[in-house]
Amino acid sequence: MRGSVHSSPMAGEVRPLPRAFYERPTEVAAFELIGKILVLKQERVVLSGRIVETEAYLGADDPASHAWRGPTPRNRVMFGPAGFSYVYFTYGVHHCFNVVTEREGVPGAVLIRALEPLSGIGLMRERRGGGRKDETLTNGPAKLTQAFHITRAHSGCDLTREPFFIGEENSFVSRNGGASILTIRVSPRVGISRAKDKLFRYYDASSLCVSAHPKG
DNA sequence: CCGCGGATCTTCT
DNA sequence: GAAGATCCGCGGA
Repeated sequence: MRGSVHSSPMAGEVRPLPRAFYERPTEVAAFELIGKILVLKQERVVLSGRIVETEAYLGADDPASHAWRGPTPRNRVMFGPAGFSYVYFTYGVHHCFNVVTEREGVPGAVLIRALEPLSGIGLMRERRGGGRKDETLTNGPAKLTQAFHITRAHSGCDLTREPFFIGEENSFVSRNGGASILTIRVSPRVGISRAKDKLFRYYDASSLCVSAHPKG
């Protein structure tokens, strides 16, 4: 790892966020997830990355959301309790990973769009194809699922416990002497055809791992 | 740097 | 039957 990504704690120092963290308005959860750490422990390797970009997808009032027209076999987990994963397959090629929000019965999810790789980087590079820079391993919603091998088999997982969870750095471990500042910016969501005006995308303004901005 | 098209399959109309 | 919460490689400026 070079200076291109933050030095950071290993996954053993990361504790899962409680379910209450996700039982909030989806936009709030999306905002609050910036800077948290995604961890997936598999076959002797701990994959982890710092979340630097998210998008909120709501329910009946959000035509860009899978939950817009009500529950279907695919999206039903979005209507369930918060803190569970929702993974879907799209374009015949890609998987996208979300975290369910809101109380049970109210649909909502946060799309995890980009990470800064923290651990398991060698395995990520193998899976993404050699010769890539660290900052291009997980800087897109389908890139990070490829690096982590997240598929529909990972949909419906409880993300408040091992081995697949989102956590927070142990506060005893300080970054930059505890002086780091997080600036979160807001923008329209990427790659949608409806509700383009909603400012439901959140990202770390200083991260090199945010997915490519659309023109403008 | 920018724009374009192909890949490839699930889901819902 | 069409669109899709995407990515990559190619060709041109």
